[in-house]
Amino acid sequence: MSIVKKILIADDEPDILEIIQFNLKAEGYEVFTAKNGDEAIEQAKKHQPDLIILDIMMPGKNGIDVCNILRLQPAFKDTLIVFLSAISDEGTEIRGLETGADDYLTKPIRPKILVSKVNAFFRRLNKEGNDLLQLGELKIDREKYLINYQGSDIVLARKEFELLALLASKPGKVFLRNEILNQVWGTEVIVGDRTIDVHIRKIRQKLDLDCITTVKGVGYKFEL
Amino acid sequence: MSIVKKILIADDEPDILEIIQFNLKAEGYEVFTAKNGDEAIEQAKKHQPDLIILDIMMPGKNGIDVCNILRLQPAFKDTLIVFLSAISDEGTEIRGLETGADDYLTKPIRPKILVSKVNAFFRRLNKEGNDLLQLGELKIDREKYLINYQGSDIVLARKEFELLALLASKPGKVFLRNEILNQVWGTEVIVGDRTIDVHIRKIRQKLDLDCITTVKGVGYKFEL
DNA sequence: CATGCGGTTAACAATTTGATAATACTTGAA
DNA sequence: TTCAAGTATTATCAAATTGTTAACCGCATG
Repeated sequence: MSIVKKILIADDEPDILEIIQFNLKAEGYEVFTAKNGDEAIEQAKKHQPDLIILDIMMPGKNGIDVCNILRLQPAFKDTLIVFLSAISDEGTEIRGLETGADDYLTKPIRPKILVSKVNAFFRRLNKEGNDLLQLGELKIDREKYLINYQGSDIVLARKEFELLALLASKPGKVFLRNEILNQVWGTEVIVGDRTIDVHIRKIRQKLDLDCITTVKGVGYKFEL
Repeated sequence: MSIVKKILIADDEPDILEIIQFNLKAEGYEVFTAKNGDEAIEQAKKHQPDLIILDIMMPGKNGIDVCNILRLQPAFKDTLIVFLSAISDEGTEIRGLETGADDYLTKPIRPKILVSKVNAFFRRLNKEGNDLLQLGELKIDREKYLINYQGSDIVLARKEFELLALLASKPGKVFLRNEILNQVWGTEVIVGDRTIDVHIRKIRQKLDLDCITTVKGVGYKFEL
């Protein structure tokens, strides 16, 4: 996921589109819009947004249809999808959530609440670990291949960086040596037993921070 | 996280408590209730719920206070917290979300929608893929290879961990020595008679908790 | 072509774990 | 009570696993 979160809004009412777009852009999000279901799918594929806000009532494919279609594709398996509708009909609302949407917002839209909810969504999502990882005083920027600890940059070699980024992507989780090999070295390459250890050691040395724990017989884990 | 999800509801109106409780129990959730903020905190600590629904307007500590207090504790860092209120005041709603709550529900409550939302929460939470066993004050996190009892972590060696995890996976069930050998050591390996005992002993020692019962001539079982 | 860097490996040290043996304890049946 | 079967405890040692260091190779760069 990029640092600037991308949001796609689909609604057939230009006013609504306008209002939401304005408010979300003001918060620093990158916003795309769609006037109907087909356009929504097209835009979603094009931009791979992090959050999709779908009006339920739209000409052609409605929001639920769009959600169903997108959820079938692996690329959108974990994308946040939120419905938006004036309908206060319980049945529809429930059908929406069961479809695999993550939440439901009702019109009339109160912009500040919407923005707060969106922020709350990303706060939760961020815990999962993305491109810019920030863990206490340690920042890991996957895009720039940069580690920053307590304000000063630390240079890691590629493998070292990838290894650290992997471990840090799920703090606390123990990565098995096999997992690490697959993720960092790939399945093709075969390397010796001590390779991982040596890289771990170099990371520990360069970071001068006790953040990688060995779980003997299992693997390694990252913890602040 | 236990298999049966635990939900704590805090509201000062008995009717609301009753309605929500009834609907959630019907869905198979384990539900606890609290009539005010202090009780909510107490219940939360006692039961370690997976989701906490907090009414904002309560006598004494209000919902936001409770949320703030709980979020300070590591044990509730990742617990889902949802606010509930009749207030349609935007300011309050936003303050709630910034506090670290995960969502906001407004009264009047429509039970079916509430249930759907709760289901959606857990669906999302499950994607995060924690294989985490929670039994009272004892947490067994397979992913982190970590045992946590009463808030403090306990480090077990691999075999010890696997043995405990096996026993705890079915509390109350008596595992025959053969079953244990097959599950933890595998069918290939052959080890002596006393090996299991020694590991059991180490677990008992490290946990300092009387949770593994010996069933003479049969095997061992785990119980809270 | 020398130099430096990243990545890997080998060799050995250090550490942890797991299995076993020896011994003591517990419990129930005779 | 006494004995036998089963379990608990402890110390010990071998095996498994990881840590450390230095050396090697290939490649890009000046």
